[in-house]
Amino acid sequence: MLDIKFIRENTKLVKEAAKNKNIKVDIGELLKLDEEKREAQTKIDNLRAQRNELASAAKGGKPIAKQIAKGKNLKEEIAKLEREIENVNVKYTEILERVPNLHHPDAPIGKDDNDNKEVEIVGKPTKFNFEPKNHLELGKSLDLLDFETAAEVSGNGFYYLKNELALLEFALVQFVLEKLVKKGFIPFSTPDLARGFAMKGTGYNPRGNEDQIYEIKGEDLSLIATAEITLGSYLANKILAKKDLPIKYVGFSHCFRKEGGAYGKESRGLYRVHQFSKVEMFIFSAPEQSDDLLEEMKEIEKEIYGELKIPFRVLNICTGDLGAPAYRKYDLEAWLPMKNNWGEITSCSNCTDFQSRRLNIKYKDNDGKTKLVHTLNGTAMAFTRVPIAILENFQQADGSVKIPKVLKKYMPSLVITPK
RNA sequence: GGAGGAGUGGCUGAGUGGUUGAAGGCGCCGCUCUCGAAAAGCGGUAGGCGUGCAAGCGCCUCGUGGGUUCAAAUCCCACCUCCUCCGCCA
Repeated sequence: MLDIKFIRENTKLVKEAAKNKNIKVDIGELLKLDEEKREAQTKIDNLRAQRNELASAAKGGKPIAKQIAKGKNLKEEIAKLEREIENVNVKYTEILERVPNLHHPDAPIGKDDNDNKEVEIVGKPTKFNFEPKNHLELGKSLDLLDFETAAEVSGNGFYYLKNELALLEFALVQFVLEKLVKKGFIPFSTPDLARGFAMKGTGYNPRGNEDQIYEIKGEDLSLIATAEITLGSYLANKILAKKDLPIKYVGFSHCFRKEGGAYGKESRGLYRVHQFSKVEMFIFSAPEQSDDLLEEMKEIEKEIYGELKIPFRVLNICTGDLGAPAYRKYDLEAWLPMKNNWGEITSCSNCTDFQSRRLNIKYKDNDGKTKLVHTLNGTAMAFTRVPIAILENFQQADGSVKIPKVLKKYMPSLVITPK
């Protein structure tokens, strides 16, 4: 959420950012409602001031009949105005919550993911001197994946990881947590469900248009789509000390997404599913630190996939593909032989104060004032996309799959062979 | 799930329906003292919104949301969370 005062004072900038982000929102209408709201609020405040004055005049003894009558009258007037302002408020909030964050000047202006800018390529697209299989075929021949049974038990979009692939998930968790803890991140295993305020505060509105979120019937709870929700909300309503910033968290959770209608060749198998495990980074920082920290996150991601020897490229995400909360974003895309193309494996964003405003996370600055922190989030590892990349890129002519050497201490064997 | 108790500022902790936005303590900031520090003393110290060049003024906030009242931290209702005991359980 943006600050209404900021929108008032920087209307042009906000309008332009929304346009660049390809998000339709009527800023003019918002400002009109804002004015109506303030006008009505001033009236109410004045009436309340009268009421307070009356109450303190009557203090100590019994109020006389005239005072009581006046008080009753004021009470009714206030109630009436409050009902009126409520209507305006609903419309106002609805628009305000749709106003997107600004974007970094270096985020390329563009319409959609076609306009994302390739920053660099690390490694080379894998070439095979045999006919490569996709991860579904490998999963079947090596007995690593079972979609059929999962479909019966849980439905379309679910899966069982079996044998070495089940072990691989935990090996990768260990590998990535160990690395991040060494870099000063505090490790978490978070709840997989969160309340409405946490969902909304981080920008995952359960009742939003692009409904991705599973809600628990009859409860103010949803299944989280990412640990960003639980990690970001961990410090909600807190005032942090400047000397403690940046605060770096890394959390493991399961992630749940409806992915309604997301079928097609490109999203087969493990690529797009309703549930997966993920290790997520989350940073709370002072405003002046967040630009550098995003670069740092991107470097950490590069280090992880570099060590796994998975070929990948880095994208600087364009304005139209940033989404509402992100000010700047980098994606890493791994080479996926199934797609014969790159496919997203990580994403890291600087959300500046867009999340912290709603989550109410502040810090006390050197000048004694409390200010909103900046928040950043980034995928350390998603345990669907990475197994795809490993299976498909590291398959051998004999049908076996080699496991990256850096996982040696976490895996019983560095090769998966047919049973 | 059942029975009791409790939620007050950065923390702790008082609070009789009416000078309580809130005592005291701790912490933090400033000053005095000191070569410096500690200790001690003095002073300051919640956030949000509106208005104003500013000083200021007004409104809101005592877990959350409603209600009663001329007036609510204080009374009533619902919900949330925590504590104790019982039950159940990995």
